[in-house]
This record gives sequence, C-alpha cells and structure tokens, in this order.
Amino acid sequence: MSATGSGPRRLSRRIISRLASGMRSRFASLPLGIAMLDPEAPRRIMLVDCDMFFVQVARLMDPEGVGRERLLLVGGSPTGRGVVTSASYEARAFGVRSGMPTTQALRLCPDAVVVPVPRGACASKSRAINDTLKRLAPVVQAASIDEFYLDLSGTERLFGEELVQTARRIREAVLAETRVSVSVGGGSSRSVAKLAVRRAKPAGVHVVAPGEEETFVRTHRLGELPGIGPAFAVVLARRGLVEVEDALRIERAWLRAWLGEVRGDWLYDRIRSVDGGTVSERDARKSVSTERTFGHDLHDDRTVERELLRICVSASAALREGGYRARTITVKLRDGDFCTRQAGHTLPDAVETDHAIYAVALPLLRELRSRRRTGVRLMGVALTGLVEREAPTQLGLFAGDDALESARDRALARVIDDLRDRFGRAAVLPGRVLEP
DNA sequence: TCTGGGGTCCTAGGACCC
DNA sequence: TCTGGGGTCCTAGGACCC
Repeated sequence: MSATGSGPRRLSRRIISRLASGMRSRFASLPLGIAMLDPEAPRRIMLVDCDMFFVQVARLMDPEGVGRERLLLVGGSPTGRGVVTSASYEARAFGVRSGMPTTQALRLCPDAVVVPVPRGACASKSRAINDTLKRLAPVVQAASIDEFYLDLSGTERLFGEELVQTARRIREAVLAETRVSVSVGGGSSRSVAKLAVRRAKPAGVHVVAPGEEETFVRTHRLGELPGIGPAFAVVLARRGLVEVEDALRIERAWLRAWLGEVRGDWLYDRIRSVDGGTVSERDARKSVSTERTFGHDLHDDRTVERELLRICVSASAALREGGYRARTITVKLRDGDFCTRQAGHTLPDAVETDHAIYAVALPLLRELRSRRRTGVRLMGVALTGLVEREAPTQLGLFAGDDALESARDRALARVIDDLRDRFGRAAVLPGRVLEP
C-alpha cells in the first residue's frame, strides 16, 4: 500500500505549455489541449484490465487446440508443484481460483486441460495493448502485465462524450486491434477505478459518477479493498471492522492508535476515496529476481550449489538485459516444510556478472544451509540496490586481484549475452565458475 | 489439499555517524 | 558516574498484488 503523493501537483503555466506542446506532437492523432493538464480539472481515472489474460493468450496462440477447450487452466508446472495462474470462466464455475494448487483444481474440475503459461506471447500481447492505449489516452501506466491505468482528466469536455462512452470506445478498440477482451473501470481515483473494474467484469464497463465515490465504496467489505489482504482483514475484524461502513464511523485518531500512523491514515483516506496516487510512466525497477521450485526437494550440497549457479546466471542475465548493476545480493531458500529464509549481502560497488554474483551468493547459501539442514524446495536469488549500468563506477579505485569483477569480466559477460541472443540460451553454458 | 514466480512496500532492530 | 538523540544504512521478515 503506498501512501505517497498528496494530490495533483501544481504546475506552473510555463511548464504546462511546454508539456502541452510536447504532447501535441506525441499524440498527433488526438484533439488534446491544455485542458487535460489543468491540475484543477477533476481527476478521471480509468483501469483497463484484461479478462482472464493468460487464458485468452493461450487460446489465441493455438486456436484449433487449446482455443477450443472450455475448461482450461493456465499455470501448473511440469513438476506437479504448480498453482493455477489463470482459469477460464467455465472452470471457475467449479470453484477453481487462481493461486490454487493445480492438483486441487483438478480435483474440483477433473476434465480441465492444463497448459503452461505462454510467457513470451503474454509479454508481447501486453506491449501491443499498451501501444493501442497510448494512442487513445494521454497518460498510460502499465501496472502489471494485464492492467493499465489511464488518466483522462479533462477529456470529457475535449472528446465531447462522457467517460462511460470513452471507456466503451477504448474497450472496442483494444478488442479490434489485439483480439484481447478487456474490462474497464472508471472513477475519480486509482482505487475507485480498481474497485469499479471488478463490477465491470467480464467484458464490460463500470464508471462511478463524480460525487458517487463514497456511496460506491460503502457497498464493499473492507477485505475487498485493494491493499487489504487476509492478514490485515483479521487485524481489522478483531476491532469489529468488517464492512467499509464500520470503519467510516471511526475517527482518524482511533484508526491511527489501533493500526499505526501509516496504516491508520491510509485506511481513513481510502474508505473516503481520498487517494493521492497519480498515473504516470512506470518508475525505474527496484529489483530483479529469479527463483525456482524443484520437482523434488534437493538434499545433496553439490546439487544445490549447481542449481544456485544456474539461478545466478539467469538472474544476472535479466539484470544486464534491464541495463542495471546491483549492490545487494540475496539468496532465498524454502525448505521442504515450507519454512522460508533468506540472507543477503551488500557490496560497496554494484556488480553485473554471473561470476561476481555467484561469488557472493555461494557463501550466503552455505550459511543458510548450515543453520538448517533440510531438503530445499525452492531457491532464489534477488538483486536489489540497482544502479543504471552507465552510471560511473569506482572500479578504478578497487580494481586489483581481490576485485569481484573487472572491466574485462563485464565485457566478456556482454559477449556471452550477445551469443545467447543469437544462438539461444544453451549456446554458452556455465562451467568453470563452478569451483570458486 | 499442498501451496509459482515476478514484483513493491513496510517494519523493526542494530550499527554507525554527527 | 546514568541512560542523548536524530538520520541513514543494512538486514531479515512479512504483507500484498497479479
């Protein structure tokens, strides 16, 4: 839950006109004017959310096969330890939900067909939808692979239509251009739009009229609000707060005393649909991670360490692909009994090569393993403390025999990335780094 | 019944510094 | 002779989201 921002920023007239001229060239096909940048214009936010996105993409990929399956589960894994990422509406009628273990889903719906997540196709569909939306709205923010926030403040006057009509137009355009069915929620803030899109599903539109926000939010239970998960809902229920209605009766000071300043303020504002969140281009990434759940728990140290190397290779490739270096390397273990532990280390200088990351990760893994020696169900490596790769480094000061990575190591890593790009992932396999 | 993989944000204690 | 206090970084854990 983010409590950042404090409403629309005020922009000086000069900045507004500069932005507006930039916008006109970028959105040449739109009749955009200065009105939509007016910080005084009431916020009109839309959330475009794909209907069972992974199921739709899997069907589009294979129209004759998977495309004809009504009872379809996307997710699971060849190891048999997966969960359902997305289920068709027909399968949901049997009680299947996303996040449910695939084995459990198949007990509820034995005739369902399970297919893996078509990751690459999902990513490119997501980009296509984003491109379409950028032509239809001035500000588009991809909140996840299948959700997009649009800021349409001021466009009602501009387009000469109500937000509901704009929403329908956008829904039809996305369907026509990408063949993906979406639902659209609208309102005065991100959080209202997010609640509204659920009422719109499937394949519909729901716009909360200006002034109706509080009445609309009041029809929900607290646990239905985005940002209130099972744990928070239990805390609230202990205070007798179950419906939004219940919490509306409590003064801010009491919510702060019960829940802490940050969460108390957040809840007080959210149920009144006060939401400082703005729609803007996505911020820089904060972390890159790779993790893997094994088909069977791993016990042998050499096997575990070999898997760590593979995970480091994959995480560092993703790091370099994003154009980053990382200062903090964290190893995560989930034991056979689902106990999850992690250990991390922060370096004085950011690194980017497989070798350096593995050299930091290996002692962390050994430390975790020595604390608790049980089978390893899952292992992961997270890279944080990211810096842009082009940022100047202190390498010169430290380059020596004990430096974790040299300019030569980095150059080599990029050559290998390039080979993998051209000849496939298996073109270059790690070998020598195995014995540090 | 057995629990994925990719993220973001918050908390809280201890170290360290001024 | 007793105990400062505030800011920032690091680390581990957890809640939450899709």
